[in-house]
Amino acid sequence: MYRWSQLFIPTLREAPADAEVASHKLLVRAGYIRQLGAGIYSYLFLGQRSFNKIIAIVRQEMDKIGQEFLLPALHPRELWEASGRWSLMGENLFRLRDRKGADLCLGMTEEEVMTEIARKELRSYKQLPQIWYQIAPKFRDEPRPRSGLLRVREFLMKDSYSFDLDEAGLDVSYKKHYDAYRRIFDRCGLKYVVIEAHSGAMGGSESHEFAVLTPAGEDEVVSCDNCHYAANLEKAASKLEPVEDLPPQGDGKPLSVHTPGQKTIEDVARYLGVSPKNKIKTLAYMLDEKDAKGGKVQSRAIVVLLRGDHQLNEAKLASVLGGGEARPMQEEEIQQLFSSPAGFLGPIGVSWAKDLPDGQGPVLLVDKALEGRRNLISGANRQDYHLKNVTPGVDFRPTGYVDLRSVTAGEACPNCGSSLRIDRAVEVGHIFKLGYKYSQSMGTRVLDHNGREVMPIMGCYGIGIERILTAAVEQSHDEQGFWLPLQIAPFQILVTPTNASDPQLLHTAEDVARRLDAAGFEVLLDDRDERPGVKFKDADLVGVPFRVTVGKKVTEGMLEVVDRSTRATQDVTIAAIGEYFEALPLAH
RNA sequence: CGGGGAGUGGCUCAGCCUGGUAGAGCACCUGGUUCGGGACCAGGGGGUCGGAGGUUCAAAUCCUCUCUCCCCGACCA
Repeated sequence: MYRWSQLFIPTLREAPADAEVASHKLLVRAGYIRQLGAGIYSYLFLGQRSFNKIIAIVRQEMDKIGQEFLLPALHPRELWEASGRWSLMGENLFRLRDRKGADLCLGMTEEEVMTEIARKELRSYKQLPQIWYQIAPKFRDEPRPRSGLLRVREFLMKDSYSFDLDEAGLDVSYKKHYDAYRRIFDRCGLKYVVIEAHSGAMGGSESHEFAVLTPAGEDEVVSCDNCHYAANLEKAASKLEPVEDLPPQGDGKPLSVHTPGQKTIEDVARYLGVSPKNKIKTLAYMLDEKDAKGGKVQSRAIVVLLRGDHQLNEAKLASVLGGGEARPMQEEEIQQLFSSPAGFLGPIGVSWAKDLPDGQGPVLLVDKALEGRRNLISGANRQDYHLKNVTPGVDFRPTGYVDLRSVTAGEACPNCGSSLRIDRAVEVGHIFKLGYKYSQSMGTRVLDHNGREVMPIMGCYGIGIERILTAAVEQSHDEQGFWLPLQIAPFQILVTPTNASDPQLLHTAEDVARRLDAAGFEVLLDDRDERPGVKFKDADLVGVPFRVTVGKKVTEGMLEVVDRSTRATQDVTIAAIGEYFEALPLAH
């Protein structure tokens, strides 16, 4: 049992001026956290208690499938050079130098360190599979930390790594994590969805994200109410309504038309009296390839064709390009490739990679929505002109047809055809099948049954500890405060004598708190000599799911139990208070 | 990195345009009254006005530079 009067719980009547999202305002007001700098937070008593609850759940479930390590946050440069991420991670990686002039970085994830251990220590298939995990700080120099604890520069992550002999083994490790994650988020009382995800810079094949739907989130989740389809917007697909192609004009060969002053897709479509769906949108990007030191080696032109009314999803593009970062072309680069002003670009009259002997020319990626379409209208690479009768595969040869467009709300579900919805969400966990990326780059090998050297196949898996708390606050708050699920609340029951200077009330409250404590509940006794209004306001604020009010009704032998989530109040006799809480289902 | 906003007791903010002895509410300390939804009375403590430089008899206020924080975007497991 803890006595509030002896604790440091600095609640605030007003939210700090620079807080924007609810969880940020409320966690500061409730005395859980304080900000030290942009994306850097201190966790005070209540915050740390809640984190400890979350960590205990994560640890319990992870211990069922893996082994806990604790790895350093400070990593030598050489390790990251070996994996190639010293340059790949760019400015997001915190770098520092020691007194001898050696370069170090602060770990943003720990593939390198884990793989280094595996490389040095694993020798035989008999040692596989392994699942190693840790719960430790991670550092990322985010371009823009924001939204309180949602995007920060130092945070706690449960990260784990699996090493298996083959893909079937990886499937098992992956499934173990999938199931453990479900248990963890269930036990944390989160309402979440599991979605198909884009594997991003981690590379690899399969990936799932665990996301809590809330407007405060930064991810966009596409889901179907009818079936179970759910995917990150960066990955999501949809079924498109068939589009009627235009009839060929003249001899059916590409035909130049004058379109003076018509620059946007909509303008041209209106001017020619067609739908934007019959137009080709041409986007030009540059992929800068870098050497190990991060220096630019060469630039590769990437041209993307989309249906006129579609939007490019840059994450999908990055995925197709193997994690490379493509940037929009500059005016001079466009001139060089197309000999045309931007706004009239098109695929015809440019030499594409397939046409070149060395294959090193510009790459032409065509969205799948254009596959099989005929007689489209594209830019003519000439000021104020467009081309009619443009048919992909006939009039130009794409490097490849790939999925590059963003799904929009209302499009048809790829599984069942129902209307898709898009919601914002916070990513609380993510699991990846990594494949051989690190085993390969860092040279991890074991001997298989036949005595042959093979690379172990890896998976990596992360949970953001802060995000669990933040998401829990986002999903359960009002203007007055928030209420956490019992399992992750810093205290489960707050006992509030309305007047601590009334000896009878205080003694009754102490007795009640002691008995609840003895019954195994975590109890906070608000023994402060404050007016009842102050205590009630604080009680509503600090995230404790239940309050027991010890007040006037004590003379009748009664207490009041308030459920913070519903504000429902129930009178319970002093004698029966222990049984009352014991009868409550723990999963709240 | 581009655009916008803000830095004044612990918190929220006024004062700045038009230079002239730093303010309010809350919080804090002492005493008293009060006690079921952020009480009241009386007394009190606490601020180099983010920092540096400049203009001026005089700068929170005007000028220059700079740092920090927030928001939108770019970016980003």
